[in-house]
Amino acid sequence: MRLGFAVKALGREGLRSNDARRHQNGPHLRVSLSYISEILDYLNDVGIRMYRMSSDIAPYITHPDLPQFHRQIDEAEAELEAIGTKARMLDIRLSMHPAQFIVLNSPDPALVTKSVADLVAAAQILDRMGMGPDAVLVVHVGGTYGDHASGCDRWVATYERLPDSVRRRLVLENDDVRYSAADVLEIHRRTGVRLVFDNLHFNCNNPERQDMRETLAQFLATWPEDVTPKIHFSSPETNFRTVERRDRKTGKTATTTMPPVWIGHADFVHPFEFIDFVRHTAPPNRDFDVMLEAKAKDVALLRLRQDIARYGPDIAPRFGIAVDAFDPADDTIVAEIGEAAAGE
DNA sequence: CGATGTCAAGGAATC
DNA sequence: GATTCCTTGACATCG
Repeated sequence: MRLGFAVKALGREGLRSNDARRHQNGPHLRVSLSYISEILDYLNDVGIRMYRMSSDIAPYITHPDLPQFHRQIDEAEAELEAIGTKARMLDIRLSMHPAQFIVLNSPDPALVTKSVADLVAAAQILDRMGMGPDAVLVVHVGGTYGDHASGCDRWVATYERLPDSVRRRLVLENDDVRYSAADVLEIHRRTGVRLVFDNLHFNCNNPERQDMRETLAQFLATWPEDVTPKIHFSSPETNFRTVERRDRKTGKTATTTMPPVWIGHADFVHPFEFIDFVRHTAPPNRDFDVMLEAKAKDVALLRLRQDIARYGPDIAPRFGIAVDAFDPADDTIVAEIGEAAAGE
């Protein structure tokens, strides 16, 4: 089982995730791919075998007013093939998670058309890289527009019209406020789309009171036997927040402690929560990969790996982590980050 | 150089 | 119908 992280690598200085220049300055997919190539080298150096690419690596690739950008996938054909070969050589699983603007269940047909065009481009990038079926495009169902059920219906209707290139890559994730695990399971039954389980979203949004272990098993079962499923895992942010608030009776303002915002992602993954999840919620007989969604990104992954070695020696083998990998003196990565921050 | 404004894009709550 | 938040970083411009 692999541990992965999303987009921005923090553990080594100078790594960028995409060419984010404004259109006036001619950003290009080829530049983004050169950045990813450097990230892959870093991932290999630290033994990370799963990575979510930025969804913005091909700048303005479908922008209606900037047609000069629309040819970049063709222009980067050789670079795409090379980066795909490199990822496979290093055994790094890749994925993408298109932004919130991709809405397949919108009541606005024009927006659906634009969204599909973006997904076609993303699928084409992975295809040109030559990636296998485990390189997926993760999306959410979309908006509710006041009516949940019709929102699901529209998603299914759009799915049925998707080109095969997108259908082969598209997977659906339960979200934190709108479409629950039960909702996406129902969409799976109607479409066959593979599902990505998100533990934090499940805990935030489970009005059907489904059992987590059963739900996870159902999600994993949506993947074919020969493709390793993936899930998202994160811990809730527990930042201590205070706000200025006016007292209704006295009219005076005072500093008030606020409850945590549970849908936020914590900087790191809580080790005991993760280990408990793998021990007691995950099926022992079906492996899956874990995309960590922590603000500290790869640094959180490296920290979790140490924590698994130290506190979860029984589950460590499932992740290929040597039990003796834990070294109490080895806080190198975190220390480097601290020094970099202090030096600036 | 540091501070501030801006970026293609949606959804939803609030007023 | 318009405004603001969500959330996100980093580019780009300004002083």
